[in-house]
Amino acid sequence: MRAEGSASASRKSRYRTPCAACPLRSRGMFRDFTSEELAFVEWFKRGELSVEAGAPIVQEGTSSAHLYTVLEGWGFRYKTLPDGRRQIMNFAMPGDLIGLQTSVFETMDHGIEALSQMVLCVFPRDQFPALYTRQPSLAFDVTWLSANQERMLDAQLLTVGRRNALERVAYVVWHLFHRARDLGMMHGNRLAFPLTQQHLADTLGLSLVHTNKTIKRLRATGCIRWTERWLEVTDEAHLKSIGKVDETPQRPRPFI
Amino acid sequence: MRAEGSASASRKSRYRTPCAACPLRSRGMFRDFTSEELAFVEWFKRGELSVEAGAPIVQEGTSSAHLYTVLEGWGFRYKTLPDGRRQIMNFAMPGDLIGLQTSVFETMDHGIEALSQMVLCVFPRDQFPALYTRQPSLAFDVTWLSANQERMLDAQLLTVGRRNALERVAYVVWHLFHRARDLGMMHGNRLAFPLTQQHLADTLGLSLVHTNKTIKRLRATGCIRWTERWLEVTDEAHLKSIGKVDETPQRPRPFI
DNA sequence: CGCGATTTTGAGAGCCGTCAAGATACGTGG
DNA sequence: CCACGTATCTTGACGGCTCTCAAAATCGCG
Repeated sequence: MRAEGSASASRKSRYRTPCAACPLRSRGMFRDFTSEELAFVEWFKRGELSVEAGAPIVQEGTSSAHLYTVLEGWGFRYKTLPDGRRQIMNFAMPGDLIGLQTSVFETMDHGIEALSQMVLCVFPRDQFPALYTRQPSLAFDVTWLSANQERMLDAQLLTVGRRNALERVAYVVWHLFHRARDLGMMHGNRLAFPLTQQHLADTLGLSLVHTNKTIKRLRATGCIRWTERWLEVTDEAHLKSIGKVDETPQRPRPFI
Repeated sequence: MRAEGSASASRKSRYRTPCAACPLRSRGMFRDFTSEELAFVEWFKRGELSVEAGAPIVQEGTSSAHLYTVLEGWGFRYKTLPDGRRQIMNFAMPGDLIGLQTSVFETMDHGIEALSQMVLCVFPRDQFPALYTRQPSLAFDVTWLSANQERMLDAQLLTVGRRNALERVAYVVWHLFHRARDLGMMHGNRLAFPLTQQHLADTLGLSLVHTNKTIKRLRATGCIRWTERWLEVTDEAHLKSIGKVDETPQRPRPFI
């Protein structure tokens, strides 16, 4: 167990957005707050943090005094084996909670790193229990988010455990595309896509080389275009069928 | 989406244990309740359910009117691909919550099946929100349990994504042994172990045949004995080193 | 323009999957 | 108590998916 995992050179605080004007709220897929909830979150929020791409947000085995909500950008959650093998569990995107583990247990057993430049809302971990005593509806939202994480992890585990390489790539590309689109992150038909092939390989439980060759195969089917950090899905139905995607309907999600 | 997934022939209700005398409470690893918490849980609990080995508890894509806590026995949580490939996500053991997803979303996207005979405490899903408004400390416990699930899923994903066959078998055997021992389920040095090799294969993302051959290799190292549904770990340190186990310290856990 | 990060390609090895069949254990009915 | 069917476990052979090693091409950046 290492000590506190915060304070990295690449972090700066910045102008603080009032929660009432939270940019996430305009995105349609998030639920509305009552004024009481809004006031609580405003009180709970300690500021904002801007993190550079590649910077660690929390490190494996450490604890953090803070809990975050992603306002902008992409991050990823991962674990490593002693010899360096890395597995990426999931990606953190706008609206996602970061650091729940540290609010519930002592330490985080996974690391989180910024994949692109990110902006985070900062909440103090030691006030987290107040959320349960003072705003039950928000506490329920935390459970919602947590159960949603579990759902994504289940899907990811099925992917890594039972899909072959081509299915895995197709599934994860679709998954990320789908989440990003729902969050309104598209630029026309294209998506700014910050993953390298190494990230994808570590997500899929494949080697870098085989991932590269499999992407080539997927490109050859003509259902995606992915060049220079931009992703375009040109045949979504085909992509879904290759990835054996089983879509469950979504409802408006909460966030804090 | 199929309809309600309850009511199987193999279920019977039975004598109802008062929560104050809950057998889990004596097991040391669970936290104590205040009398208020106890009274709430007593009110929340609708009865008990006994389920035969092999019986489905909830099915993929259905919703359930109930939420359960495992009192006795083993179950497993799984997902399947359209062509029948199955991935087991995790095992449900005493103290674990079953069906949280259905209390938060509409449907469960995974199935749960009894691995041995099980006894479950039954709670009504529609009263679940009351837990948040009336007993914040129990709501926090739900978050604890949920975050704990996520922690186990992370570990499982690392296993399936980045460990080789021998490491996978060693890891999962240790994981289950460890949980069972903490729950006081040992009979001397031996553990009643209800998994078949097919279950293990579906947990590890391996084929049945290769799982069998890998178990043989693990047995040859002399650190486990596993015959006729009984498991014995004869060299735990060795098992952990083979499985590259990274143990995180545990604290008293909550349950409902 | 030069260097590091990333992507791409080829070759060969090996881990793991599939197919097939036999052995063992277990429950059921005669 | 024995016969028999089913579930589970075991073993062998073979193919292929994926890994490792190696090196070249391309991109991004100072």
